[in-house]
Amino acid sequence: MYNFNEIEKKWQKKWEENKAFKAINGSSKPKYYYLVEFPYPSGSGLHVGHVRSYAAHDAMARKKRMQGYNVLFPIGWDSFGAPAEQYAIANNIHPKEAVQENVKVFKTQIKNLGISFDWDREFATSDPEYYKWTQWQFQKFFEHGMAYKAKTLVNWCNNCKTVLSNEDAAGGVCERCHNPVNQKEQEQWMLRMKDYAQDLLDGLDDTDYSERIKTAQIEWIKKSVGAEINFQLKEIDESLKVFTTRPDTIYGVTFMVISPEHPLIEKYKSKINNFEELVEYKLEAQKKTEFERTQINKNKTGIKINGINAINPLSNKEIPIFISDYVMMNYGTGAIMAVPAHDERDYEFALKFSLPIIPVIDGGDITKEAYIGDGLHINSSLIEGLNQEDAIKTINNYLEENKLGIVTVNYKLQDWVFSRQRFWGEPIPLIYNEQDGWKVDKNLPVLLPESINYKPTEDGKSPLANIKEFINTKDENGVDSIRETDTMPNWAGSSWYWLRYMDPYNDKEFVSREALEYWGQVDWYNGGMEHAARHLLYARFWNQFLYNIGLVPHKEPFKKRVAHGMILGEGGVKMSKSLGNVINPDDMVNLYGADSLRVYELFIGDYEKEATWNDQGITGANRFLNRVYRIKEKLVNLDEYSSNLEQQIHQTIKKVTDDFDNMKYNTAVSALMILLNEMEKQTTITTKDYRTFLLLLNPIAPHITEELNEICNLGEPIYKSEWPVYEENKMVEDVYELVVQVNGKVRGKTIIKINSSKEEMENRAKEIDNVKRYIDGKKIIKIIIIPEKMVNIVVK
RNA sequence: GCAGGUGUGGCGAAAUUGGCAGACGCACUAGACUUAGGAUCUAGCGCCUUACGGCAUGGGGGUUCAAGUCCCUUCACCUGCACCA
Repeated sequence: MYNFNEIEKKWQKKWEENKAFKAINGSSKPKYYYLVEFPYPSGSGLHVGHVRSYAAHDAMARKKRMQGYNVLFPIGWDSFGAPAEQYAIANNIHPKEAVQENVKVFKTQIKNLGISFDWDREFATSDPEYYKWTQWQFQKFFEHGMAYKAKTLVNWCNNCKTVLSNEDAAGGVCERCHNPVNQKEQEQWMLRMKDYAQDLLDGLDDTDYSERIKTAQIEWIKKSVGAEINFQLKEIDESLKVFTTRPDTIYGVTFMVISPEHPLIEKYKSKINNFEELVEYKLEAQKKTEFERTQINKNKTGIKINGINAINPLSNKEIPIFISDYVMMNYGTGAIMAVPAHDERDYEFALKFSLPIIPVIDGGDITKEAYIGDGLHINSSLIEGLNQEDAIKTINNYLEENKLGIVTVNYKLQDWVFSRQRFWGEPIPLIYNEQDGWKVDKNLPVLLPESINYKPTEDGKSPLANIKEFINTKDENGVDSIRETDTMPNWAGSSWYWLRYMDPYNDKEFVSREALEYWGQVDWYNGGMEHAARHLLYARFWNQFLYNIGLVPHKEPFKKRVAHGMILGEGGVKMSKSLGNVINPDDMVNLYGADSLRVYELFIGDYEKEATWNDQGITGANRFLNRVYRIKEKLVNLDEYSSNLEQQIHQTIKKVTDDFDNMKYNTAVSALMILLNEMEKQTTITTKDYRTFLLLLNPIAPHITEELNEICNLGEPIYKSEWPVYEENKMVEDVYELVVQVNGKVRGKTIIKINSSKEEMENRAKEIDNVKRYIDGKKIIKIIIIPEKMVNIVVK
């Protein structure tokens, strides 16, 4: 077995000393920017899943460099946020030290894999030199009116003692600790992401993201086209605004439902006879977790508001108003017109409270269920007899002409809750005084205090709120002011990091214009599916904002985005400490070498699909590399391809080149195995055969290939060499195997010259003994001839 | 429920887009070399059949000279979203 340990260390050192993978700003070569998601330096170290995506991009990056590109392939650390903080709390050290410790481990692990990152551009989001610019960009949001403080109902994790964004509380559980999330009213800094909903949808057309990623984004933004309709309140000079996608069902409205938090209740407290009851219901609803509110949705609850009624603007009928937790304050207007005959939820509610159900669309049986299909309208004077499409148009026109409502769109996407009550994040760089209100602190960075109690507090405030030296400050005019004590979410640092890689040590600007112009967009971004709806949305939003205020030259940050499939533990389940099925990449590197691990993880299957780890699989990869090593015994010094191999070598160059560009690493490896099998059948192989083989294998197994190239004196180090090219005319043989079928079944094969005429093909086919057996004495109905492929004789 | 995806040997998977199903690898079987082998090499390896041959890409149907690939239908699983008005 070859000594991979020694070889790998040797080449890693050599690449580093020679800065073999340094990207050059402003180089005249064509540029290419590969990005992999930078890791959270958590305490558990690198995962074999990281290895898969790093190795995949590394293979493309190495190939691209050999093809003459100036490749930017950077790495850094997403070091703010919960993972580092929790590790710090568990080990009773400062998060800053925890980050340093963990980065050291990650860095060693990644270096041991021989990934061709440009280490000269490394940074961590918790470096003050970096977060200074994160804070600076936040101030741009603030200065452009895109950041505001508001008291809203937010997701609250009682375990982490912090607010969570909708994205972090997906499914009603906390992203970090998986405990159920409650609702809580709190003052928060928000970013106006909802304003960008349409741009975020439209921008997808200018990107090449895989379908499932686009779908995830579209689902999250979730646009609905409909109308806002005003329902006049009876004997009150105010109307209740609802959003609906089905204005055509308005004649079927028999009641209205508003969210328990709807401001109307407080506003008309004096007119409501059962105000206390409503408040009680609201408090009960808030105590429920999101999980309880959504999962146990069969059983509708609610309370009628006594004292306020609404008037249907079309039928002028008086209708009751209810509060219920099935209507959310943060979607639409927080109020709905209920049409029980044609909406499942309203139907259930109507049954529970014995409310009338009036069908307005023909079809279905409303004694059994709400009918949600299309049909002609009934009981609907203005739109009687119309189908859905026409009815919506007619009603919308009527509403707009009579100023009863407007046609509008609504998005599920909300503004981004940007405050966290945690220590380990970028301090929000704003100060407050009576005179000016909130304003930016011009003195950046606003540093986190060095030594404090950073554990979360019980009162829902950031730990920073306890530090007088931090809170009390003066503004630029010397006026006493106080600091904001909330910090940013850990998505902040990752919302612009790809820009900083272009110009990582700039202390004058967040990134220079020249660097932005030179590197442009990220050409290809790889990451996990878990970030398809969150990180990717935040990052695109952030970039679009920077674009709109003229700070970056491209509206969309990433041209192409692909998501890797997860690597599962044996048995096809997620790797986890509790199951004890975690594979540590270090162990694999020690046992089989980095090259074997890389070959195995890329050979395991489709890059975008999940794959199950198999211990025996990696031994196969290792066996392959050992054979590559051993075959050098057959070398003869000759600078041309062996005649027996030439054609196949050209085919393999094409196959491997194409496959790398399409992320089909498994078939690329397979093609190289096939070529190796062929080389092993020869008594000798030439130095040119071997060098080409090593060049092709290098992007996947960089160490062993460099070593063999050197010890066999085949030429320049591979990292300085050019990618091999194939010649089209040398890929084809002058003969091929003709397949002969009778009635669609293969009955014989024969070797025949290429460019044989159809007559020759047919004649040769009929000469085959086994074919004769099937056609003799039968009537030939038809003969199908596919040139260079096959003959099919149809007989009866 | 909605959206996206996937179903091919004992296992991971290929299949130039309608043209030899199972490349390549793992596991397995037999043999060789060995004091030894979790090393290496040779051969075999979808299922049924002694064989000729037949049957096979989740199931059923269709189009076609020809279907894993196209159409209809049905089942199963995975992922995301989900009281979104």
